[in-house]
Amino acid sequence: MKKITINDVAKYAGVSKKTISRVLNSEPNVSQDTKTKVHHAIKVLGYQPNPQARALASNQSLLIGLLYASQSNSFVSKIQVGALKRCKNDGYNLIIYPEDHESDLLLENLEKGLINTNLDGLILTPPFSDMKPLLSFLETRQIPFVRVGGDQSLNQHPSVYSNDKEASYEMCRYLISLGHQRIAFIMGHPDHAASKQRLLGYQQALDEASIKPIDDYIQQGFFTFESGEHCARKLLTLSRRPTAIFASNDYMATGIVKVAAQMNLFIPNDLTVTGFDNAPASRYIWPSLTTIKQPITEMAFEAARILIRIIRQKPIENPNIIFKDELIVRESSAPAPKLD
Amino acid sequence: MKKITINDVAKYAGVSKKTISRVLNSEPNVSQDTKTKVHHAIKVLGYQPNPQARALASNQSLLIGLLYASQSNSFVSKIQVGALKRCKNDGYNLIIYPEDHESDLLLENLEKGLINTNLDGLILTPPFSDMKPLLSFLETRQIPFVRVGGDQSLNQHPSVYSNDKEASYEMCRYLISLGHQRIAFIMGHPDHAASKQRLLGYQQALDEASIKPIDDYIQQGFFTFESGEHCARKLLTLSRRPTAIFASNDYMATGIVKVAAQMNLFIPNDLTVTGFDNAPASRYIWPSLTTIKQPITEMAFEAARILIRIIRQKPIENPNIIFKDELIVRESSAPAPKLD
DNA sequence: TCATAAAAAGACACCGGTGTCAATTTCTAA
DNA sequence: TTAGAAATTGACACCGGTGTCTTTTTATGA
Repeated sequence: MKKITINDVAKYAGVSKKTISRVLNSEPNVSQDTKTKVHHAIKVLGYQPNPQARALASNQSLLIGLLYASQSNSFVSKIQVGALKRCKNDGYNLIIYPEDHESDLLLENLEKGLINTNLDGLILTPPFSDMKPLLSFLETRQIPFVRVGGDQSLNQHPSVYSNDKEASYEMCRYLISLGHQRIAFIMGHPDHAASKQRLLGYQQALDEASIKPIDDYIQQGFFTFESGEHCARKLLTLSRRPTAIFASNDYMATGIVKVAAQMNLFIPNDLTVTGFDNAPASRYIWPSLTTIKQPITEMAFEAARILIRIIRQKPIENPNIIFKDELIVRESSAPAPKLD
Repeated sequence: MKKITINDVAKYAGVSKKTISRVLNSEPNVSQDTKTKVHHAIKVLGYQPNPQARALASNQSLLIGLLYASQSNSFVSKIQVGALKRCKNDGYNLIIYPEDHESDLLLENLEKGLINTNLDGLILTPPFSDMKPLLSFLETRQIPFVRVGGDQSLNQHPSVYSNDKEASYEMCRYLISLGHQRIAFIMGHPDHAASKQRLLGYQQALDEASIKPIDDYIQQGFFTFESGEHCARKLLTLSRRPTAIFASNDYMATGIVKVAAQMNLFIPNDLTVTGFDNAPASRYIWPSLTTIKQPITEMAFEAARILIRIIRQKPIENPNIIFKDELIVRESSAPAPKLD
């Protein structure tokens, strides 16, 4: 299965390669007749011009740089900094593909983008890390890739994880150690594999502490602020109100904080609220959130390292690396209030 | 001033180009003697291998893709989505350069990165948009670039702005319309040109409303949460306490919200707080922040459009486009309380 | 109908490196 | 001293396109 080149197209269409080039670049002086022939040949053979050859011949890279301050602390920025640090070291550059993960055209877009860039490899972040159709697409295309985060059961592919379940477990242990018994949990978006892991950690901790699970204490959220608000309203109007709510991410936790304030519940004295992810907002809101910090930059760095080894066909010692999350205690958690 | 190629180096060193290639890729079977000669020649001539030629010959792009969910609403993500939307359309790809803007090695890093990528152009975001040494570096290197945001007095270079001064002015008009007379202002980081513009808008609005400026009401912040806290403490302990505080960005505004809560001041009834930037946190905190939204994605899109025209040497109609910011009123602002 | 111009298509070198294989030089051992 | 092996170096094709110039075909007008 060799790559189709301009020569193949020329041969198929029965014209010179320069004519193909003319059609490709919509230069003048090509008859409608030949244009049609060429387009047909391109379609039949599935020809995609090689961007590197083009760059060399035309003295244009077709690359535009985007310079921005690395100090930003958003997820996107962190993962880029980490991955790039390693790539630079090995002479690689990072091309970005922000894509709508809910779009039906995803695979199609990607196909266009990846192929006409001649990528050496790809780093996947959630929720792309868990999209099986995408993974098999990359496999058949033989594009090397590494997953960051996501579903650990997909570990037949090289992946870098942080241990969501364990971190969630630890958070709950911490809450229990503060004396909480009525601990509610807000689940994350079902598309993200992490959601399930975080739930499992919660359940295990409660189970080990012999706290009977209560169905009403587990609510389905979607990682958004609004879903956090919604679940919080449900939880805080229960007759047997929880004394602590652990949300699967910080955005939802901030939603709880808002609802609590509206209900005149004082955090952390009346209610403990904790989140996950150490989002920027978790530091900025008041009270600041107790949360879990994932080593995002480090994970991306490691992912890039593995990917480069795969590209170079060097052996990789351990294709599934698990990083440890960290519990960050801030103002939103306190010992459980005495219940009547 | 032609580009130095491998042939030049070969000629200078008096060996074949294949030998240069051997040294470059540290292949075996090169005598120490020739190695030295070649390294010397490379140094003298300032030779940098052409990545596109290399890619074509070795069938490797040296490019790694990073796939991530475009839904993220951080600044970094927004600007990337906007720029890329345009670039894709014209067959360009986006390579990212997250750099530490406070590093002394910035220019050096950039030189390495940009040259060995053969970039066609560069998009600058704040605070890089305002770094004169960087701008002149790019000019002498003849790398086309477009500035996004930043100092409008640097408009001899193609730039895309949003009107910080006007937006700031509008925010203050809004506060005045709510009956506020004691309006304090927290300045942004002095490295960012926007900081000055935002201050000017504040001053103009107060001036037009014949509100006497008070020195103590203007504090120097640094765009960080902590600096917001610090300034808020100063402002809220003044004997003649302001009834509204306008912070130059949302992070500082969230700092104010925290301090206010600690001082048992109820927002917005006792104190109006407003920010700037429409950062994610501005929606998530309680009360949510009245702020200014900049059309970041649109600006980046336009910047890419201009850049591509420059690269293609097409005329650009207007090399300095100004976008309009938008006032977003949320929960943190209310009519001024009656003063005794 | 034919000279001439305009349009269309092709030939071929070239972009700047790498891969293959042959040629040359150096080293080793008889 | 010299054959033979090993190390070093070079010649040249090639990667897959584009640019320049030439040739061929088609259209135009006298």
